[in-house]
Amino acid sequence: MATKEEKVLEEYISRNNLKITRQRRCVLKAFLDCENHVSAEELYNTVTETESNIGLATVYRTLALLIRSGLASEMDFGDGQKRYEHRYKHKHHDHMICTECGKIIEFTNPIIEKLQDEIAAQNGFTITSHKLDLFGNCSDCK
Amino acid sequence: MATKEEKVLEEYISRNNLKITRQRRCVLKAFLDCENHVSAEELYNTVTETESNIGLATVYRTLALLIRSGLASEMDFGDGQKRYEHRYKHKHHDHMICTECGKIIEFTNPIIEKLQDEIAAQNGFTITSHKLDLFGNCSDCK
DNA sequence: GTTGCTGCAAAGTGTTTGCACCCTG
DNA sequence: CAGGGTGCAAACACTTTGCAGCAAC
Repeated sequence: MATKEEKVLEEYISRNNLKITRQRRCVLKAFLDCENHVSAEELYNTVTETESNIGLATVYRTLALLIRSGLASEMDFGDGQKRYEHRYKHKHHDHMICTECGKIIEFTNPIIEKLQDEIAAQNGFTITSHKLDLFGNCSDCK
Repeated sequence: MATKEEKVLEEYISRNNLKITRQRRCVLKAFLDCENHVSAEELYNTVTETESNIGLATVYRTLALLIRSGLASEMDFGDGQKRYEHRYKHKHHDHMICTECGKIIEFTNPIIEKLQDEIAAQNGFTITSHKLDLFGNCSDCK
């Protein structure tokens, strides 16, 4: 059975004269199974659990494809590696990152978003995206 | 004449049994002269304009020292390199980053900060720092 | 069969580290 | 004159790329 995400990917692929491959299916599947905010390395480890001979380069290339097709977006929490987020099922949200245990709590606040728009407008600035990260300690790591 | 920042650094250095060197003075001076949000490479280029034989490693090591002494803080705007901000003279602020020309507009909004604290409290989260970046286009790059 | 895709290894990029010598305190 | 600091080059961690063979359409 094809998930909604598989269809999105397939459509993007056929629209751009690309090809659907076993590896791309695998990476997409693993990406969807993974918790949100995976790193390439983590995703690679997950993928190779079931398909041992997929290269790390393919994971990176497929992640780039997922980004282009709108299924994933790239995040950087400043820990030295990029992390990837599900974009199709999760809508936009901000993050609280526990610097002790790495836990990530997602949240959104419409008032903050509105204030951002106002501030931008006051400065003649047009927002295309934003990110709000709170760093600190979660309730388990006090 | 010693700037306030030089005094802060010297105090940190003597408090920790470290040493003041020509190179550290140079890097600090260049850092203060630079626009805010320099990268290590940019700072290195500025420094070597006047002191040609300073190593890039020294710039990195001195930046780490400036961070420890509270004069600088590390930023990451997702462009693949860390950037460094004046901390002693500038107080905390958020950023609007023009993805076209790279211009950075700084701002703060007390209501947003207050909302952040409330949201964190609701989740049992203790904030130690936060960052809010708005990406888009400035008025010159519409 | 053409053209894109893959795995591998090599190259790249930004940053850190090991080491012998140098300089500050 | 002891111990930290420096420049250099090598090492690092993460990511990207070149290439020859392979597979999808």
